[in-house]
Amino acid sequence: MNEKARVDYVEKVGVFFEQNGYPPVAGRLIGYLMTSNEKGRTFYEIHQFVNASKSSVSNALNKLVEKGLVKYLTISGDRKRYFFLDLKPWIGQTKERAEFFSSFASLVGHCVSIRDDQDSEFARDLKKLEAFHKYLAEEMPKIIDKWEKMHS
Amino acid sequence: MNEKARVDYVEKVGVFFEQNGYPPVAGRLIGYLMTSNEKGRTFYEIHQFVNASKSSVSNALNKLVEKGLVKYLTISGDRKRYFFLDLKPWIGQTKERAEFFSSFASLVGHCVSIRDDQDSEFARDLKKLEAFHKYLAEEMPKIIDKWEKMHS
DNA sequence: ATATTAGTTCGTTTAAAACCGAACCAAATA
DNA sequence: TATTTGGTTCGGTTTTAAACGAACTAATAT
Repeated sequence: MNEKARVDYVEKVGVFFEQNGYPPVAGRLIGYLMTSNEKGRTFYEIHQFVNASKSSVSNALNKLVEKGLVKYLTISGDRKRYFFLDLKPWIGQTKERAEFFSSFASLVGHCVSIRDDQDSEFARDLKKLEAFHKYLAEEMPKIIDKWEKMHS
Repeated sequence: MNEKARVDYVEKVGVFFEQNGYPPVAGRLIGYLMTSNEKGRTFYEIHQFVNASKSSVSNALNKLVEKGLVKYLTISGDRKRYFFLDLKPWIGQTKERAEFFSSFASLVGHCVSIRDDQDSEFARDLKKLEAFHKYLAEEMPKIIDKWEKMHS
């Protein structure tokens, strides 16, 4: 992999994750680890590459470790930790995100329940919206399960 | 609907939307309109209820109108606009959000393509991740279409 | 013409997120 | 014991988002 390609790519990943609610350095950090391998990168390498302060790297890294997206391996007699992405949880994470649909469904359902009108067009649309999200909350895990079965 | 229930509910919606990336007043505004009907609420009513400045309301409201989530009707000989939620786009919006999967898939695909190793475990995991998101990008619209067919 | 009213625009304040550097800790080394 | 190294913690600064208020526009009403 040529270095220019890596730098460009990491920046791309940074933007993508930034748009999806991650802080910029976390996004770049992920990008950098994506272009690396399972042997991992040291704190210093990351710090240098993403060009951020040690504290920023430390914080971003720890948050990602907490979330389970980043893991590290150690080598006895070597103080360094070798950080790498754990790609497995990404799939489960998506399944969890499907619970958004179910909580939105109950939010809408709650709304319907406190309304006086149950038969106005608006109330009907609310019920439909609730039903739609309930449906998604059911279907999403199903298709994910289906995929998991196909790839195991 | 009793007023306490409405106030509480609006706050709940506010929190939900805030957690999903909306500014607080926008969330409350949505909540207020959810507890209203298709006849709409005036700017002044919204302004009073969400207890925010006119400018905040104006900005939040206009953004939601741009996104198509809020519409308004007018009455000739009446300067006021009557704002209400349009619940129809919510469904389509979800379909659009499914495109997240496809763009993430290509981001990962791009990563695979610039890597030197194509057969390491990590590279294989990347490919799997890409495949998974491609799969979702295909399946999501399908299940949404299925629902749309069932409810039309 | 004057006054209201519905809503917008603009410049400022407030508050929160992101980041930084310096001081620090703890393990390993010399 | 003194030094280096890998990483954390803390306080402060910068940046960005959110909200505000006051001044403004444009339409209606008096």
